[in-house]
Amino acid sequence: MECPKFAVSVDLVVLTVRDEALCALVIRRGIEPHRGAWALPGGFVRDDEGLEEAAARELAEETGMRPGSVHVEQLATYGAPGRDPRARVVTVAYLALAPDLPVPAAGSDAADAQWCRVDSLLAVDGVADGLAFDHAAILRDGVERARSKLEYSPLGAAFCAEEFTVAELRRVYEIVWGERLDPRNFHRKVTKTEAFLEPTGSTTTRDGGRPAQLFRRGSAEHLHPPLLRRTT
Amino acid sequence: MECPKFAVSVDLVVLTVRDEALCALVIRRGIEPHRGAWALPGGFVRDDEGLEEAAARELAEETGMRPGSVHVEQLATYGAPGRDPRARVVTVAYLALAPDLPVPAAGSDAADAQWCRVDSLLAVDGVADGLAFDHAAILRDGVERARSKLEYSPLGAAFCAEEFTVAELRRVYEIVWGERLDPRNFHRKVTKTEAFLEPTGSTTTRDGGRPAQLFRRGSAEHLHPPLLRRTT
DNA sequence: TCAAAAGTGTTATTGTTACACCCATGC
DNA sequence: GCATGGGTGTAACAATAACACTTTTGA
Repeated sequence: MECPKFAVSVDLVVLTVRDEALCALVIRRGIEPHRGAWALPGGFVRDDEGLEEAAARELAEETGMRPGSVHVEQLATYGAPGRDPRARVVTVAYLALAPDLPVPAAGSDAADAQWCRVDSLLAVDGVADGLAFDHAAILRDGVERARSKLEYSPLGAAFCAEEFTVAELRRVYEIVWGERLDPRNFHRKVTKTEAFLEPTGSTTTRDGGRPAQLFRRGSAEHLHPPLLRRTT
Repeated sequence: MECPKFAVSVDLVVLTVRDEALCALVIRRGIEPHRGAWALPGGFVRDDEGLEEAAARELAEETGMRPGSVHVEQLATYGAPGRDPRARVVTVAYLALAPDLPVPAAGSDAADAQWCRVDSLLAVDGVADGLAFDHAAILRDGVERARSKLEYSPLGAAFCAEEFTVAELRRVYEIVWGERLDPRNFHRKVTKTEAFLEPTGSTTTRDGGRPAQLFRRGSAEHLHPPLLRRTT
């Protein structure tokens, strides 16, 4: 078959909420190009594996996360001719939403992996060098996708531990959207929406005050009606 | 750089509304594999061109459409190892929404291009052979994306001619969603939504009855609040 | 007892739905 | 005149927003 052949990689926008901020997983590059700069975790797709499979493998290899506890979906594909100075590389970006987990493994070509606030990573005149390649644009798209996802899907819960309170879920929304939400109305909305939350029956006082009910993610895939943010 | 190299193609889900049905552009394959079967228009990405650029080129080459009159956006990327029997091919699918135009050019490796109802193309036990490769899945995703787009964006107008009436726009919604809409409420909704429609000042009687105002697409990118369908 | 957070009630406002009704044209 | 679709009015209903208030814990 006569046609150009390109290297194909997957890159991961792994987001979590920690320290009252939306954070992305970034890796200090150990090799050229952009050696020493931060980059999104990722790697080349192998000959015999699918794209989703490659994304799951990279997530496990570079971050030690098990696919079970993390939501992963395809984000978009980036393939501008000059985006990698070495060669033509087309990268399929995946978006992962994870609870606030430690980052156990920093393996392979990643000298160092850590969570970093997305507002720092995307600051126009950031103190840091900025992200390698076109990863800033990919991260921006991933963050925007995550923001919309909270409106129309119950995936905010993907940022929470397995069992969580309504207040914890609300903090996720507030941090991801950068917008205050009324605790009372939010509570009503999410508890009344069919299959959004599944009560565990137990309670916790870890957030202080009166004991709060604990929930698990429900089976709903979509939110009807959606939970719209003000700012758009 | 040591890594596997893949062929990268773009495929196009080009949708339009005609004859009271949602239709997709399909091409009769002139070469193996799947010779004689219907397929989505597409082709390999060249060495020096971007993905979006390749999609625009294929759209022009295989259908004669000018990018100006058609909305094009990236849909998703498909790269399962066995999806093309010849070789590993990763394809970046694009979604195009077009008004009901004739299909002038059928060039290159396309023996024949034509509009075909998506309900026929996606029928579980279709009379036809079905679509080549994994194009049925791609088309399904494209149709679902188009359906959501109508809810949250003013892109329904991309299916209409440059100047159109509210009733024509409503028919687009009804056909794409497969759902009846109240003409009075629809009219109020779209005319009251800021920057959705831009009045031209002229009227037409081409739909019969009292003359209807003609509109152009407005500058809005999103719909607030959205125009939600019942069926989800 | 007090602070803090959970959770309920209530009202005003906004948006949607359903449908009665009038308007302006072609025939 | 009459059929056809365009477009407005309006009342019932649903969802949201704002906020007073009660509940249940830890300190």
